[in-house]
Amino acid sequence: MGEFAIETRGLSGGGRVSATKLLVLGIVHLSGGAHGYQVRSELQSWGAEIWAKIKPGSIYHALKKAAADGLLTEHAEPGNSGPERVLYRATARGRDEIVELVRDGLRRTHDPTMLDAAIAMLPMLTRTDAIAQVNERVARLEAELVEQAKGWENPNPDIPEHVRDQAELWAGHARTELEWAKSLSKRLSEGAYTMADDPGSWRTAPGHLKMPV
Amino acid sequence: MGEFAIETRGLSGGGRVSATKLLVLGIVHLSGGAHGYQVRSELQSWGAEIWAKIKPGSIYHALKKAAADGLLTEHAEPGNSGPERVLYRATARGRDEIVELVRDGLRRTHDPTMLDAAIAMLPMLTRTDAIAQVNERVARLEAELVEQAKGWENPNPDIPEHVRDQAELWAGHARTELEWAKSLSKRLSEGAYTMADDPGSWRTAPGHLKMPV
DNA sequence: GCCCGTCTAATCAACCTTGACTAGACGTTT
DNA sequence: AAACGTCTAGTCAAGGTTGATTAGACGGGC
Repeated sequence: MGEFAIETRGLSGGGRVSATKLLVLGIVHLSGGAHGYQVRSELQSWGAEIWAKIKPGSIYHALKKAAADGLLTEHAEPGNSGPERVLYRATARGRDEIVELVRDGLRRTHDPTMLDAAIAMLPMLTRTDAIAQVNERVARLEAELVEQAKGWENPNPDIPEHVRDQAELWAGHARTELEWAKSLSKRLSEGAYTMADDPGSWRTAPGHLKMPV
Repeated sequence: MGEFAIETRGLSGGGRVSATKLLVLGIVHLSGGAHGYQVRSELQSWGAEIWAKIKPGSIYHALKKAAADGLLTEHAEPGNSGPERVLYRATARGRDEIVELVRDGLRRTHDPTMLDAAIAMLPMLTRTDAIAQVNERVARLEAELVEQAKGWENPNPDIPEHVRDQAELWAGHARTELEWAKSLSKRLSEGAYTMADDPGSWRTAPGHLKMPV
């Protein structure tokens, strides 16, 4: 009998997507290995503590969890100068996981934090893959706008008037995102950014972000 | 070498704001007393489980927490037909808390879920108060757009190109929200919705949403 | 030399969220 | 009449998030 009868979902680690996880894994990988404080500093310099609302405690937790899940390895370092610290490095499974998380974040609507995180890690994907995921997002947004317009015709009378009016705001956000996603797709097609399959990417030059230790 | 200096900033305000708390308190109050399943059903009919991503477990937790904090009272009811249930009723402090949460949610930017929840509970405020809060939001959004435009002139070179491009998306969202907030302010000024100081509001006719028990 | 603030680095308990599970009542299909 | 699904109503343990706190090193003023 198969001991693991339960079907594992697309993303390992139980399934629940998390922008924290993606950003932390991504920074560790792009830095070619990092300890907690380094991840924290880098995220802050990107402004991620503002737009992704990540707090230091969550970063350390995410690192430990990812290490327990086999996505990172832990290397304890004695504190020659300053406190002790732990160096984390991405495993092969960890790199695969990042790619899956970015693909998911680009497609998934109604999750702005995850989208922001995915954009931050965009160069983890090949150019054609990134374009495909962004186009999928465009398609989903268009479908949702059509759906929402249909609901506008015969509204649910159980919902109070002011709650129904929220729909206007959501539709506005969806249209904004739609245009932005289209322009991102176009920029990618025109060769913007250094993607995973371009010369000078993390694949050919890992550790290009490596920070002073 | 303060190259990666981190500012530890303590956000003012005692308890962390929560859309769940606002919606649960609000539904209990508007229903003139309700048990958990009733709150859950009402939120679902408003589509709140989709746009606020609230799950049943969180509702029961929020009810218990609010009762422990003195914002709701608990009345155990024997299960004459069906399982036992607990009836919750808003206290005076609970009502004050809802009003404060709505005011906060209307002003606070960068928290779409809280805004949605605040809009759902908009009639808890008086008309002039609601207009003031929405106008404050307009002012904040305008200030943030100016700030963001300034940052666009001389960008931080530490941030990768694609991360800087996120700013375009967030600016788009801010402009969408700005126009929407202005139109909401205008609608309120023109007398739309039944607000707390209007005849027929929860103040003069509590329990107008009361559901069959 | 000593004190003070800041930087580096991380831990911890309290709190919130969530998927999974329990259990009775009621209708209806076999 | 037994089996089955569904609705009502809620509990619980596992896991993620956060503010508070700890602790050594380092530079600058007194």
